[in-house]
Amino acid sequence: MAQTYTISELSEQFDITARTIRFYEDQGLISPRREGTRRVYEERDRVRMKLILRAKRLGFTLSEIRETLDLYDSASGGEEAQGKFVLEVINQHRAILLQQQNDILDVLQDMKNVEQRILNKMKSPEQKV
Amino acid sequence: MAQTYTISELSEQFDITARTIRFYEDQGLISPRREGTRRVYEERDRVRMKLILRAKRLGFTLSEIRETLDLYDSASGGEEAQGKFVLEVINQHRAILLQQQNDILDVLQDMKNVEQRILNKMKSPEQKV
DNA sequence: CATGACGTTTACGTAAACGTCAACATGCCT
DNA sequence: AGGCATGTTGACGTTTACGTAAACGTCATG
Repeated sequence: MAQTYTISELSEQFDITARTIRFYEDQGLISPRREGTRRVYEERDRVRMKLILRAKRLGFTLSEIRETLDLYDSASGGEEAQGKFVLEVINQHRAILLQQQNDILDVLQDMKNVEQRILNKMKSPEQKV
Repeated sequence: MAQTYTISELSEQFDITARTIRFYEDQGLISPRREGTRRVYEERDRVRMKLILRAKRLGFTLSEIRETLDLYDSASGGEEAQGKFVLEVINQHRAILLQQQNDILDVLQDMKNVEQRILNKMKSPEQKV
């Protein structure tokens, strides 16, 4: 066990280019082990990539993602004093996500309306209202 | 009635700069009436701005937003033949939004976990596992 | 051993989404 | 008439998130 992956395996899995993965490393988002100069990705790296791409799909910038992952890691670690601060940040992020949930529901509803207008028009095309 | 707004009123309402609004106009996202050289925004422009910003919060690019708004408008208009096409596009967009809904739920769950770890650590700080 | 396939760094290019002047017009207040 | 707020159009600058090439190392395989 102890599955590992090459950069091209990982890029294939997530359907991104190797360039992108290296770029994320430059930006401090992931830091895979090295075997000589080659990058070796382990399961935890893969999980991290999944988190990164998820956050990206939600519109967060790479630096926001990096900061957040670092912060959550530090909370997982031992930075005792920062506990309250991390909780605050989490709540800020939660607010953004809830806002997005609402936005999505609104847009879905708009789409339903447009869809209905189209379907109606296809049934009875001569309606000029 | 027939409320109208200046560019600065609108920028204030939506908490964006006038520059941004003019830029959106350059990109064909809104086209307010002119009174002389001054831009005059009416209610429908305001609604459109709201749609634009909502889509932006969901991570869509300006050109995607422009295309989509144009498309929905055309469906509202009379481009009969494109009906089926518009319905397809709507379904593609819907798939993206549903993906985002899942992403949000996943992230919210992750945040809950981190939160719990912090709270536990604050209760009993000496646990080294 | 040479020839891919795969990996590496370095560097420059680019599209998107504005910010930031500059330089000017226009309305209205005193 | 003077002055100030508010508006306008360029034009150039900036950041983000990579793409794209150049130039080279390394390993397996015919």
